[in-house]
Amino acid sequence: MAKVRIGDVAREVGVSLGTVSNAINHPERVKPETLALINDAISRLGYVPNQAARQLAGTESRVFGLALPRLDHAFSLQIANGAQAESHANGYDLLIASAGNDDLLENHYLRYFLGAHIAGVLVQPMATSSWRPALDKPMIPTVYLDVHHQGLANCIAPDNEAQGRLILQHARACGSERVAVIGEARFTQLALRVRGICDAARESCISVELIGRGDWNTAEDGFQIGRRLAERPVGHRPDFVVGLTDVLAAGAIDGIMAAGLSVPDDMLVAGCDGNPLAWSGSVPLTTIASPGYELGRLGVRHLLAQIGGKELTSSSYGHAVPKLIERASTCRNPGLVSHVEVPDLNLAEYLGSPSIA
Amino acid sequence: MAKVRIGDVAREVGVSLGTVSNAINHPERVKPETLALINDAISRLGYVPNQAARQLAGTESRVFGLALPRLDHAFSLQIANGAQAESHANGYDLLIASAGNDDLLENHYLRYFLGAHIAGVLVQPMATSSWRPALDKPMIPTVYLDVHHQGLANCIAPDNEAQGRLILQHARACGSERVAVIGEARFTQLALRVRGICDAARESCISVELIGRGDWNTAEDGFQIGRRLAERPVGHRPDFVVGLTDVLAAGAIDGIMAAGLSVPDDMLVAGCDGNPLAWSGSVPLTTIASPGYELGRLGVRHLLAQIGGKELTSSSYGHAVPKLIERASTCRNPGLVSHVEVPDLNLAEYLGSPSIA
DNA sequence: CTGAAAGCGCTAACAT
DNA sequence: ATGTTAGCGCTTTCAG
Repeated sequence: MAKVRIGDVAREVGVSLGTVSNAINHPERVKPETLALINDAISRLGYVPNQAARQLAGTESRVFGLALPRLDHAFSLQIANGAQAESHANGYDLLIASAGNDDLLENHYLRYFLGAHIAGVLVQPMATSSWRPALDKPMIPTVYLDVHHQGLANCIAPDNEAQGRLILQHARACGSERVAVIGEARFTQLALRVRGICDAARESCISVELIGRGDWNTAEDGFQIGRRLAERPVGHRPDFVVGLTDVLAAGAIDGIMAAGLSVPDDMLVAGCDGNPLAWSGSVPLTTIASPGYELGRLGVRHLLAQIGGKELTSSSYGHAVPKLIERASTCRNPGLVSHVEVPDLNLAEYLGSPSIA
Repeated sequence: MAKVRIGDVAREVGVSLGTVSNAINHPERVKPETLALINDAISRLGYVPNQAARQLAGTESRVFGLALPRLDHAFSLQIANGAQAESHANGYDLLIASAGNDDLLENHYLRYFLGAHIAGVLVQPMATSSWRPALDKPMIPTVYLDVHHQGLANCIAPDNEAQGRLILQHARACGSERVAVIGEARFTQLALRVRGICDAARESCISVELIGRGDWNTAEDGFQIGRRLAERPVGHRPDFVVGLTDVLAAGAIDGIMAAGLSVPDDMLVAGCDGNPLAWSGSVPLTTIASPGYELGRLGVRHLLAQIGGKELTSSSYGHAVPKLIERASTCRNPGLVSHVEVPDLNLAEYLGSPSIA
């Protein structure tokens, strides 16, 4: 079946090609009854406008691109959902590309978006120690998400230091005195969490010990560290373990249990990046939820502002702050732990409404 | 900064426009040193080919589109990751659109993909009772995911009946005798799970009771049902509750606990759609993981086959079968429950390798 | 191996 | 209100 073009529709109705184009793009310029005829023919023939052609011809597109490192972390999903919602609310579409943790691929998609006549790009870059903008001089509106960068105005990120501070304050509230922080803080995000933890620890006179292992902060790394910690003699053992990621924390719980100790009875464990996809262990994990949904929305708002020529002040992140999710891994009274709703990974809802009254 | 076009590159190097085009699309046709000059100029000028133009000019695109109902279910993420991996392995890109649970939006994206000169489309349609293909005669290769449909060859779905059977077999292995299945089985997927459960129950002489509530199978629905069940006198109470979704099951656990009973001591509870994003409750949930990652890969293989003119036999889904994930909500000996890895939401890895040796 | 020229399907001027 | 036409930037013949 040959593709139906705008000319076919025109011929079918008996009007000219330009009129059909108008019917599609400026319906008010076309006499209602002609319009009806045209719309009828369009659906009868199954005509679908060729996007490439209409873009080439000059229509500015109403599509944003979002490049994500990978679809296996709730934070990225929150970003995607938030960006989708805000885009849609402003009449834009959102196309998402997942780089499958491959930085070459990330670059590939970025270039694709660039060439695809897209209205703007959101990027959550791969976590690396030395991140730089892909394009020194972006040719289209671009916003980098989850990137901490002093100079650049188009980088927005959640408050990782606050995440660290919160988790340590929780440790203190639990009566802990010796905290072990596990994971390699190779990336800025993690280093900031460590800083937040250390700052808060200093204020509370809690001792902090940093333990890294491996290059990738896997559950296996967490497991090994957890086991080693659990095998220490009682006096030398931390009473609270913070995983720099939930994956590490989940691994640590297993390691501790493999060594014969119990969580939370012998040691408390918490993560700090609010990733339900890592909550597959046998003990529900306490963690800090970061406001990814709001970050995605904000990113789109930045894009919109750049398009409109305005420069959004970075401060408009508003009240979207990380929040503690207290669960059994740091709670010796499980009855108190209530269910956490994750309806659409919108942090506001998922922590705001217990939904179970 | 004006956009750099292919002509600018040509002028810079001192060759003709066509040569630059060849350098990009058929490098072997261009003298190596000219090629080097051209590539140099391209990066110096920051030239990015205009995708719309190249598509218009006839290059068939190497991009697949994936339309997902929403990014809040692990199944959809698995599909996306699998589809991305398989696409990339075959030299294709994958663009993902999330419909935000809005069927108008789903249609909108589908039409966009159709017009975007895309090589093929994967769709996981919104769950509805009466689903029909969006296009009676798809104009581009199209595969529907998670759709059970007799006639259509381009619909592939996981074995929902098997999921039901597996969970009931597990109930039996736990020594349960009275099973309550909770949730409204409005959609084919859920109805098939119910059928699998009932079939298996008949064989094992286990009694099954179906309890629906509400339109959306929310955690709140699960909660209310769970509480009512827990409030029944002991003899009339089921000993095993199956949520048709993990969300329902998680809600049910809270409801049961709100009524003062314990999971798993007083009642066992399981979900059956393997959704880590619903595992936010206070008791780790037993469930059935469906092979979404493999489904995504298979979908892309179908697309590839349609493009190549072959018709893939529907049977090639192979060994990708649902698997039981046994966790604390059906296990009275929590020490035995081992950690479940979800490295990249690839079911094969995530259930195959305990990773924690 | 390189250059010139004809569209791809559509939109937006402009003309009627 | 509707018809006509000139490109949008690129790829691909087809000549040199």
